[in-house]
Amino acid sequence: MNIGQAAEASGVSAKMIRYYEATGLIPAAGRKASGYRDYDAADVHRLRFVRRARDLGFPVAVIAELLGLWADPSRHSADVRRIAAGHVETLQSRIRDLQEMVAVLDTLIACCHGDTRPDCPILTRLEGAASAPEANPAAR
Amino acid sequence: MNIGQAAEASGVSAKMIRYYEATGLIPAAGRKASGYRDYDAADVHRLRFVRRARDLGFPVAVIAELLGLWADPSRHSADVRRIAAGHVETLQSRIRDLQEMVAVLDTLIACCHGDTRPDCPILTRLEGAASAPEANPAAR
DNA sequence: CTTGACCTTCCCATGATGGGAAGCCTCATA
DNA sequence: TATGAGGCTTCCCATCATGGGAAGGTCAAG
Repeated sequence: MNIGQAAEASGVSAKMIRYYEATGLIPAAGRKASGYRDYDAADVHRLRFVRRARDLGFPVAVIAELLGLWADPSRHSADVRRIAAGHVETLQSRIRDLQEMVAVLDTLIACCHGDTRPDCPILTRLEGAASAPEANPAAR
Repeated sequence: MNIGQAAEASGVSAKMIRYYEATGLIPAAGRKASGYRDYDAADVHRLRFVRRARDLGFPVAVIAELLGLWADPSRHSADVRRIAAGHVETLQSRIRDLQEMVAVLDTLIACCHGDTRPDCPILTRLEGAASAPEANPAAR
């Protein structure tokens, strides 16, 4: 199976398959006499694994660990679980950061006239106001 | 004021100050006879603006727009508001993606024994199971 | 005048992905 | 059999924002 078909079958682009090979995430594929890489069903299976792990946000370095455990029949599910839990922590931390940004921005946006006047609490905040202006219903 | 002091005062690293100058986000700083960049309070003020915008997750390209509006006394707050709202959309989209990952992972983790046995729904899922195994209280 | 802290530019690396060029391989069709 | 299309190869470059580090110039204090 050529790289294009492996890409199609696994959902990993040919570019990325070569990249994963170059970085050692997956073993180097066999070569045909022509020099073309040659893939079999097991290779595609592994690529699909990588693809799904990427879809869940695992960084490639962590996927390498997961692949190791996957291949190890004497693995402990606790190890897999720990890796996944650590990743969830990372994701939740990122979510919190983003939510904090949204919270600040939402407050500012709510306070912005959004008309043709130049004054705008968003710019005021960026300029240096420590916190969002308190809700001030008495619009001037 | 040297770049180090400007960095200290603005919270933007000297490295990033040079980078912002090189990419045109901020105007080129004046130079002293020695060739050292020279900053004044207005420069630091602008750098702080950039810093705060970065802290709110705005990409540099968008900060360029914000700086333009900030400098324009005839700006319309509606324009600032629109930019901020667009950014919030972006952030919320990212949050949704991350939350979806967390939701899937949480389900899988909850189903994983987390002991010394090798079988693990996390790996099963990565291997290709379409969805997380339904809660199966009858643990074998 | 020396020393240490600071500045300059330039190059490289990150992480995961894509774009594109130059050149070889393969297969089908005229 | 020749030719063309499309797939494959490697290699380089770009992204986005950030940091590290080297080689060399500058400044201020002792």
